[in-house]
Amino acid sequence: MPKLGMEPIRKAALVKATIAEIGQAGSLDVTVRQIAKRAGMSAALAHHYFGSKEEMFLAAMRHIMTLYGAEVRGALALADGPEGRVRAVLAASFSPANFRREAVGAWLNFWVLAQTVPEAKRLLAIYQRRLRSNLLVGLRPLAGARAGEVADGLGALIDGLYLREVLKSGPPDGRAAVTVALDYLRGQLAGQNSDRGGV
Amino acid sequence: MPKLGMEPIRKAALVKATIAEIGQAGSLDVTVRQIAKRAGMSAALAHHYFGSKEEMFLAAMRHIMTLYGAEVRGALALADGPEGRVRAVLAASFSPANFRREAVGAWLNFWVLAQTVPEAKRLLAIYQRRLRSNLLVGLRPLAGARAGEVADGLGALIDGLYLREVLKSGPPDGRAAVTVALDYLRGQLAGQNSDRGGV
DNA sequence: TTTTTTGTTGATTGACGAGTCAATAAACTT
DNA sequence: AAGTTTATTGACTCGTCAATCAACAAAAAA
Repeated sequence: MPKLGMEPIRKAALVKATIAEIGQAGSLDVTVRQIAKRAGMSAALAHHYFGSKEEMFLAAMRHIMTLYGAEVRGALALADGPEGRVRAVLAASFSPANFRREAVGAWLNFWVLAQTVPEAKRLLAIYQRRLRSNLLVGLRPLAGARAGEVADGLGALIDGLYLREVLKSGPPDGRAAVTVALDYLRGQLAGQNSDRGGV
Repeated sequence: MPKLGMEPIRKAALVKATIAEIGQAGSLDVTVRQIAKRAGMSAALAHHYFGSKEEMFLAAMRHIMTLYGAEVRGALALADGPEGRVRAVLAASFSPANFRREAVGAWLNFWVLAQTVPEAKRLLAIYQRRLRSNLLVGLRPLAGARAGEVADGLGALIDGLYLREVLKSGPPDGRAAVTVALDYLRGQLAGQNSDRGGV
């Protein structure tokens, strides 16, 4: 009963299943069988479309980054002023869509993957660069010469908050994470310029 | 040529080899064979002493945490005043002994392990609690009621800086990491009390 | 000196996984 | 209608790995 044009559908299903499976297992030790089963097909078909498990992982990684990137861009488009831009990036980073157990677990494992697979490392580096530059747009008017350092610190803090989410129990609390990040920001801006207000 | 009293020696060698192997491989996908070989013995002997691979991993985790804990205590003993205590914790966290590729890689993978193995999760939770309480001792006189929040933020930042080290190339720069953390601290303390000086 | 305990390993077991292949079938092309 | 491309899977290959076992050796205890 081969309907044509299955490729994109199956690939999308596999990518989604890969993320879910990694997130649930909490490790990269998931079999192609498991992934394929969750996506409703045979392991052979998964290999047919992706060629290898590694390709599946990389596709999943690209997908998760694409989602994140889209959310950031969306939030950024609506943002008002420098402070609003920084807030937008934070809001997107800790939005329910991205800051959920499954996705966070997947991120952590992609970090591990990056240690071994150059392409994974490349993708993660892209994410870091993008995050940095997105932050910088808002930060430069606020922090001037120190914008770079603040962006680096904020980036590390965001990653750290993700990391810690992994160990927590109970539902993720993006609100709290944003608060911590904003506190950092407020602190970094205090005494820099005449700004004493909200950030 | 069985010399007696081999057990502690072999166990120590295995623990060290486990950390090195995980750090080098950048993942938990290391075989007992590899570990045993690096420790200079057969895989069968490794099983004889540890019973299972998982036990080896856990022992390695305990070891790395013990080393870190010892370094923190040592630095804390010499520390002067609240600010000195916080600095001591940071100095230990990013000391060359702990903040090196191999150890950082191992940490990251233990985080992954914690997603699956309850005992690993327990150990990591202990680390977090200890870090928090060590920070709090110094922080309370400095930040008062906000000490808890600052400790949490600083803890996340430290973890984040570790995480980012994983992706960097070139030798680790503990000095830079400490600077970022101290910047955070300075920011959090500014405007809190009349302190305008060094921290 | 027999027995027991400790150290040590090569060989084996049992299981599982990634990736390939051959075969089947439905669509689309010519 | 014949040929080609796409979809799909069960069975198979080939490899690996954790864990166990049987056996040997040497020290300590009896």
